[in-house]
Amino acid sequence: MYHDTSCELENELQSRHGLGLSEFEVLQAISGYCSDRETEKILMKDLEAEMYLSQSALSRTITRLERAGLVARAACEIDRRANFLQLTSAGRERWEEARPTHKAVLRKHFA
Amino acid sequence: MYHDTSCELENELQSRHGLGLSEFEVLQAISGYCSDRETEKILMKDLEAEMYLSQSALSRTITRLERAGLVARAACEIDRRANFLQLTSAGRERWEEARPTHKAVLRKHFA
DNA sequence: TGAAGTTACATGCTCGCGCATTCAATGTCA
DNA sequence: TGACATTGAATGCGCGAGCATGTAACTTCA
Repeated sequence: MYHDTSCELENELQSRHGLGLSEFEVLQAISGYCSDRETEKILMKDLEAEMYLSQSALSRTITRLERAGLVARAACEIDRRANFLQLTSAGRERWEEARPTHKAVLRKHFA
Repeated sequence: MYHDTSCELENELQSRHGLGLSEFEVLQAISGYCSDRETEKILMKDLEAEMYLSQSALSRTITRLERAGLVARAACEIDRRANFLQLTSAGRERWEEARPTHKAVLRKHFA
């Protein structure tokens, strides 16, 4: 059942919005984290803990999203090893476009 | 939740029995198919339909299992394109060893 | 303060997966 | 029977995932 679901999520998100599933999930996680205050968030330390993705996979997913202009890395001045992440406006927009697709597929498979 | 489960299945099966999850699933599927009569079964046509694995992935998984001596390919005389598959005795043994691990992980994650 | 440990990431490497293609064996139909 | 379509399976290719490692930037403690 999971295979069906995640496969269709992957396909629908990719064909309709140009996003892989884990890319969508990263957008969603960042968005959820930043929803109250318009701040950024430290990458691995927090996002990795929140997601089912290895540190390396996450790093590369962020690179892809950054290249696509959906997420921005920003240096952290307190700890210069760390990266702050935030959605760009395009990123938030793309995520909001894709949400209904994501939800619809889930709803369909759990009905 | 699925990520936790499948990840632990993968790790446990691999470390304790030297099997990947989809390898285990292939053994299980063949075994289930052959349980009543001691016959073989046609590869892609039937096994692929039964599993969540692409034809190419299945083909390569079988190759790995064959190399490990757990599954045997046998020519089909009626249709010489097709391959019959069957568990070797080592294959059946390995599967039966691994079953409790598989079941235990599932049970744990659904409790 | 400086040597040793730890942390936040990035990167090299390998692996399994799916897609598209290939190839031989079968089926179909005039 | 021969040309064309279809089917069963293998394989080339690229991608995303995890593991291990590399590398700066902290932290700790004598």
